[in-house]
Amino acid sequence: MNIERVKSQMRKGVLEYCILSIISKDEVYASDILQTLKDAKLIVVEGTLYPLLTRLKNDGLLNYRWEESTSGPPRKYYGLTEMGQKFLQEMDATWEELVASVNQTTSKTKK
Amino acid sequence: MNIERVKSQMRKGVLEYCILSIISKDEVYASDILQTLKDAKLIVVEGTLYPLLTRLKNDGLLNYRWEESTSGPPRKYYGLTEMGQKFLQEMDATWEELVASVNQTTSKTKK
DNA sequence: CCCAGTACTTTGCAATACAAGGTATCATAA
DNA sequence: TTATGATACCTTGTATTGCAAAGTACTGGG
Repeated sequence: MNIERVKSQMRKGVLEYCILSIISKDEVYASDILQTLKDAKLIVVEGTLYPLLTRLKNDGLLNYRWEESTSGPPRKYYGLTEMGQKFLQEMDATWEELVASVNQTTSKTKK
Repeated sequence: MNIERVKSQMRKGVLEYCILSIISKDEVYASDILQTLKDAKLIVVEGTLYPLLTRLKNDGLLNYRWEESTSGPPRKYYGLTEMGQKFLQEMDATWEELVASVNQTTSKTKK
């Protein structure tokens, strides 16, 4: 048992939420998302992100378009579908609830 | 894909943290923990909690003592070990970091 | 004696983050 | 033309772990 495992574990639960949120702000491709997550200290590797994007797309929350690049192979630029936007709103609420629950549970006051 | 799955997923990451925190406040047995979590709207079932307690105990974060009950079988009352207390402090910091990361990532400001 | 209530445990399954390796495209330079 | 490096996307195998469901065991009342 180490603290890194815990961090990774906590990260898991909010990954989809963060990724949908990032995509909601701007059309982005995978490397953009990785960079944004990294900036926020939410380390994620390619092997995690790609399957997740595919899953979200298959669930109808995302769509994408190919775009040529001047410096390499073409990129998939992702955007939120209407369903994805609705889902993101629900996730906002879910996250707020979770924060409230954790704060209540871990408050330093002895019950 | 439904929102319930997302809630469950988010819950996972903080379960151990919440449970350690609950135990840090008072010696409790499994049903106490379940009730506290339920009060905080963090629904957890027995099949989740018991293996988790066993794992935390095997990792040296918890210990327990048996106590007779007047209304059923004896109960395991859990308490934090010294290592468990240290670990809880680290988890406090980890949780704070995660909240900061998520807030940064999901802030409504277009980057 | 059985039954209901309480408490702890175990088994099998499904979801999924990650490590590691693979395939494909493009620009540059020998 | 061929080799190299950078970029981008994809796949496979593994380990973890929450959960549903079923099981075991102790207690007291009818």
